[in-house]
Amino acid sequence: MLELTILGFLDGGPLHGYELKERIQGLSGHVRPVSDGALYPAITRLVKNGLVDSRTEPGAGAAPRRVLSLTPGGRTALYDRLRSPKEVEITDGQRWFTLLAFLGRLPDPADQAAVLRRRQAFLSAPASFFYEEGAPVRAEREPDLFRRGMLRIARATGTEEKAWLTEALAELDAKATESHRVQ
Amino acid sequence: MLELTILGFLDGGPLHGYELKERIQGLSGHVRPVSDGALYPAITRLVKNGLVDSRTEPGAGAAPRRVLSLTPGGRTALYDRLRSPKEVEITDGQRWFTLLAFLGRLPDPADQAAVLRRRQAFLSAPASFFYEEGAPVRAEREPDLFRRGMLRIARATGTEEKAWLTEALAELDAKATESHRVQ
DNA sequence: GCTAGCATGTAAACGGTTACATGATTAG
DNA sequence: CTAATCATGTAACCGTTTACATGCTAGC
Repeated sequence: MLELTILGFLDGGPLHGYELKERIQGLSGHVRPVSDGALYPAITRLVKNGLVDSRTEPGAGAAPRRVLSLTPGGRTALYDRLRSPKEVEITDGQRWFTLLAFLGRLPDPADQAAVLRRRQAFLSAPASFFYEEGAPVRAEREPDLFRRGMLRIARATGTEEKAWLTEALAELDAKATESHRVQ
Repeated sequence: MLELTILGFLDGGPLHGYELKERIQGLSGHVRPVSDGALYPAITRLVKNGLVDSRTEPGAGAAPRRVLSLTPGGRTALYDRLRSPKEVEITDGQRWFTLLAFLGRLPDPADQAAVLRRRQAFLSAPASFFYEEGAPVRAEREPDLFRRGMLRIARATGTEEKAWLTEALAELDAKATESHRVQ
């Protein structure tokens, strides 16, 4: 996921490591802090695999910077990952949001819509925390105050996301139809 | 977090590994699957550290079971972890929900309320994904369809959770006052 | 003189994923 | 006979966290 985040931000233009760190912190730092010990090795990996290009430039009143940019291969890898997320990237809230943050980079609205539909399918399946005899526990029947809270919050989130997905898909389908007409 | 989950479920009574796996799957398996390669080593660690007791019993038409139960030290460790969560367990949605699922095990409502208040403080700080010039980006100003969705969903979740926290804290405070009066 | 911000990295330890491995019972 | 369910484990690999390490500039 960190690698996807790096590729996603670099698709917007070259950045050096420190800038990247600030962007990532802006995206998810208040929830889960970014550590240098994860970021710099991830960058090194991407450079080694040819997905990212690194040039050294004098730093702005500090150590020299590594200016990073996406290679063509890096862009392909980013788009491939966005088009074909693993199942856990659809279901896990944290990873799904990472995907969502960069889904706008995909050039084809039909690809974007396909990913949203996978999420929609996941959300429409009746799921919950806590099962009794195979069926999801209803919030009203849950005796524990805190678990009742979990169910209530999850329900509100699910409702809002489903509503948004419907609207977003309508928008994307209109866009896809339009570009199809032009061709 | 897996270890907390194990301790939390075992506080409800003895279970064997396979039962534990089903419980954990019920709690979060639809979002993030549980793997044997994580579960069994975690159990072994807890047994080795004296937090969990293990007895072998003949299996129900299968391999022999390891029936697991909390030791007094395990119960103390569970309560300590629930009373004093790390900051990331307050801020990270996934970990926070794990905490919330077992917060009801704490005997003292005042302790429970203190944890909820930490979450409340975190949620009341103005936070968002995407910052521009240090300030959170408003959903209306975000040009990206998908990021607008993220902001919208996050806002709905935050609103619901804040409302629930207020109600839950009122309930807990009433309970705490009551028990104080009895003494 | 000190702190904050800029800028990058390494190394050990930890925990999780994935794959492999085994083997019994029960229902179709 | 075959698949599903019950039941437990190991080993290689991978990425993250945490801690350590360095060094410059600007502002108080």
